[in-house]
Amino acid sequence: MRHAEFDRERVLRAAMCTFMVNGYTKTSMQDLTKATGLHPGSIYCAFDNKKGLFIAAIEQYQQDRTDQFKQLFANDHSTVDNLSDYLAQILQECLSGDATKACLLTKSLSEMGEQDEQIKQITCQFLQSWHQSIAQVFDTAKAQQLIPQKSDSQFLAQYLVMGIYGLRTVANTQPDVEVLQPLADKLLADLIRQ
Amino acid sequence: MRHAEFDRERVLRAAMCTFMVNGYTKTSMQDLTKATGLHPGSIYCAFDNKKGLFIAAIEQYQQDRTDQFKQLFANDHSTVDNLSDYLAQILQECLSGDATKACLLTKSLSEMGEQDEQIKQITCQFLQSWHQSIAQVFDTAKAQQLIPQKSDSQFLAQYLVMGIYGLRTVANTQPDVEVLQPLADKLLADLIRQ
DNA sequence: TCCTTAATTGAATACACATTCAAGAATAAT
DNA sequence: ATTATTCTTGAATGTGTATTCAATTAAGGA
Repeated sequence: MRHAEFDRERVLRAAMCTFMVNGYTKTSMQDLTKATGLHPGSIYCAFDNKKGLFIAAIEQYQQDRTDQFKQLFANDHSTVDNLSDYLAQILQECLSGDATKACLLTKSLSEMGEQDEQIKQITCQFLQSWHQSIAQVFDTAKAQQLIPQKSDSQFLAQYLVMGIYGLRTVANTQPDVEVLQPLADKLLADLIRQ
Repeated sequence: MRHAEFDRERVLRAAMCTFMVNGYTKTSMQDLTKATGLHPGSIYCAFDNKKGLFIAAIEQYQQDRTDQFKQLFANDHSTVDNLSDYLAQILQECLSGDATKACLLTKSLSEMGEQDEQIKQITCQFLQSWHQSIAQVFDTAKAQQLIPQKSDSQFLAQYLVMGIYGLRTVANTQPDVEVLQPLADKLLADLIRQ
């Protein structure tokens, strides 16, 4: 017996970044061997093929984002403050200039959703689960009486998701905090308004 | 002398649709010859290369959208009603299932903005000009006293643009009028609120 | 220590792709 | 009709691609 020599998470994060910057189609196996340090054969041995590595990278991305999200809301602050911090963090990503400024899930869905049913299902499922996590946050806000009891958490979560998608897209053309911050502020205000 | 035999607009719209469905990278010259009915040599004669055809298609897209926009607002209805109709039209596109459900500009910017400076500039410029057209609509709404005089048209336009980006992205995962209509309604309500 | 099993290596393979080009066809001016 | 000009045709070209595979290397059990 012999174990794999590489660190799976490190390899997946390297692949993840490459896919986020170039997109799936424009990322060549050569790009991936350079980014991961693995030889073609090793990639095919561990992940079957380019698409297998892509899916594994997407799953790692989802895992990382879920952990990050949970950590941000794992405190006893006001839920509204946490939401504000969450938006601030997203804005920072949009403005950072590095790979995280794009969301791998929406980018992949936009690129491949039309042609690849499997990618479409995986990304949609992960985006739905993100939506549900946000809905839970609004449920908490209701329990804290920060928003009206008659509020529809599912709807508010959907609206926030829409706003975040929009913010990220605006950031593509206007990566400017002076533009994005007021948008984020109004978005949050419109969400918690009576 | 001899004139080109093909109808330029028809060719550009065919190419446009192909690019919208597949994206630039995944559209092969073979796809384009099939969609346009032109042979490779004719395409290279008329548009230099694949990217030249792509840029021409983007320009045609922008022209078509601008015409459509102007037509929708060229009446003496309440500006708010026109905005409502505009959002309804966008929703219809999102739900139509055909190529128009994606915006060629944002899709291209997301796919190629990172690698191709020229595409980035063209798409950004066209998206900015769209933003300005919407800002003019809010100026009209101010003149009609439908929104407060102190409103910032630029900001409201940016917020609507953000919302439309978001709506289109939500439609990728939830192409459902029951989901999208309430989002569009709240978006409009939040825009014209005192 | 030897042997089985599995991972690693990187050159070789087969294929798809954008692009070219020389020959042919159509047009308009002379 | 002739000629010059330009467009059209589609097979050929060369490059970049994902993938394979036989040889090699390492690890753990007997």
